[in-house]
Amino acid sequence: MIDIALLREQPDVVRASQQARGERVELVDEAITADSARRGAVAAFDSLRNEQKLLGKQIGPLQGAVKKGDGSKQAELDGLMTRATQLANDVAAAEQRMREADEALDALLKSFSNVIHPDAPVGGEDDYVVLEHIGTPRDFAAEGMTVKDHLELGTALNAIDVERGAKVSGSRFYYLTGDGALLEFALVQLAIAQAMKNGFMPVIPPALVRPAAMEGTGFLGQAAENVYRLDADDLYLVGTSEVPLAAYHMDEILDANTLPRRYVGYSPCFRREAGAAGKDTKGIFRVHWFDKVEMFIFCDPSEAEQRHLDILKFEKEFLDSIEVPYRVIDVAAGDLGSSAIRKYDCEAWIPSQERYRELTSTSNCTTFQSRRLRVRMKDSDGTRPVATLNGTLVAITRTIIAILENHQQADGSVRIPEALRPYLGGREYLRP
RNA sequence: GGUGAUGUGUCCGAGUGGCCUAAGGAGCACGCCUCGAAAGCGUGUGUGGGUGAAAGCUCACCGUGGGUUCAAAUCCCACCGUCACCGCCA
Repeated sequence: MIDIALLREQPDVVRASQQARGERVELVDEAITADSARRGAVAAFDSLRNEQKLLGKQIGPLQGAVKKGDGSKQAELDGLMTRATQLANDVAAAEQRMREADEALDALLKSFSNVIHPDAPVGGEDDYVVLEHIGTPRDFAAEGMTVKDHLELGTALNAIDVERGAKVSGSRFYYLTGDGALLEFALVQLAIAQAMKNGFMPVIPPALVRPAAMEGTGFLGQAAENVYRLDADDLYLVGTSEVPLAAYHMDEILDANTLPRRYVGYSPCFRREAGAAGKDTKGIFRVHWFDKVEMFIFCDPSEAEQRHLDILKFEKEFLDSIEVPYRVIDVAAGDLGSSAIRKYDCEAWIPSQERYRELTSTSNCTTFQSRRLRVRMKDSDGTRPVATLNGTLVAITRTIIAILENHQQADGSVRIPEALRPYLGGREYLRP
């Protein structure tokens, strides 16, 4: 949810943001009109309600006097009661109008995406800016090798089984077996160890959440079609642990001295992948379920940009430690999620596809989520919403793809990056 | 799944129709006292909204949502959460 004060005071900033995202600019004026209508309705209700309360205070004692047998007050009481009955109707009507105005404004405010960062690249999905390249893709031809894709490698290693995944659960499901399963444990342990070193508290959050948590994080808007919902229980399967981590402090007021709060969550992620039919159908690149280690920070809004860069740094450190070539991109305004004002993706080189693909993503959501979830901070200046930031540390399936493909050897084995070896019994290679 | 209890402010806790503008206590902050501290005394201490230059005035909020009433923390209904016991169970 955006800040109503920004809308009143700097509507042009919001208009520009809507424009950059390719969303409706007229929404700004509609919201300003609704805001003004709401304020009028509130003032009308307040004044009537005040009158009603004052009248009620006269009726009490008067009725007491009449009950004790003072008949002389009866006429006065009847007069007040007549007025009170009329007033009760007026109050109810005014309250109804106030509620409608409130809901109208709320619906408008919730339809705004966050106001983009002025430095975010303009344009759509293809208009990202490449910030840097790290590492160099291997020249397999020069090594005299034919590149195998992750599915071929993983199947040969008995690490990935998509056939049985499809048999048991359908398309876009898989089993990780043997070294594949061990690889997940190794990646998670490495990720958690690095995160703890960087001040994050490990959290294993619930992967099923109530509507308030899903809505509060902004996933029931443009991303709603990708969310699994359990109708019988009115619960949602989370698409990322960002959801339960953000909602962890829902309806709380945090002491400013305890900020920033850094959490690193490990949870399954469920995605319907609606609208992705036919895309990335091979292997485990795009699946309905995978596990992920996610960083999440609550902080003072004034330092959100710095914390965002911190998260990007931690993501790069992890990618460095698994020794795959990657690039960092600054995602364009039109391709940002509704909660984010700016987003950086780290994309690893995937040899079988001969291109860079997203492995991690970090977003600065400023106060957008915290307004909806009512997560606030308190210091000597008062109480106000905190900023929230999130970023992937390791999305298991895509990371396994990057490792298998980039570290494959001519004999079908896969070299294990040094940082992972302590978690894989000290081995240097995964062998068929 | 069954039965029962319970939900009030930062916390404990009183309140079963009208000065509730939520008692009392604890905690916290500030002040007095003190060489300093403790004790004691005094003052203050929630969230959100409207209005206002400000001081202030005002509305809402007692788990959530409805209802009854001139008037609801209080009465009625539904739902949610928590706790206990029983049953089942990884």
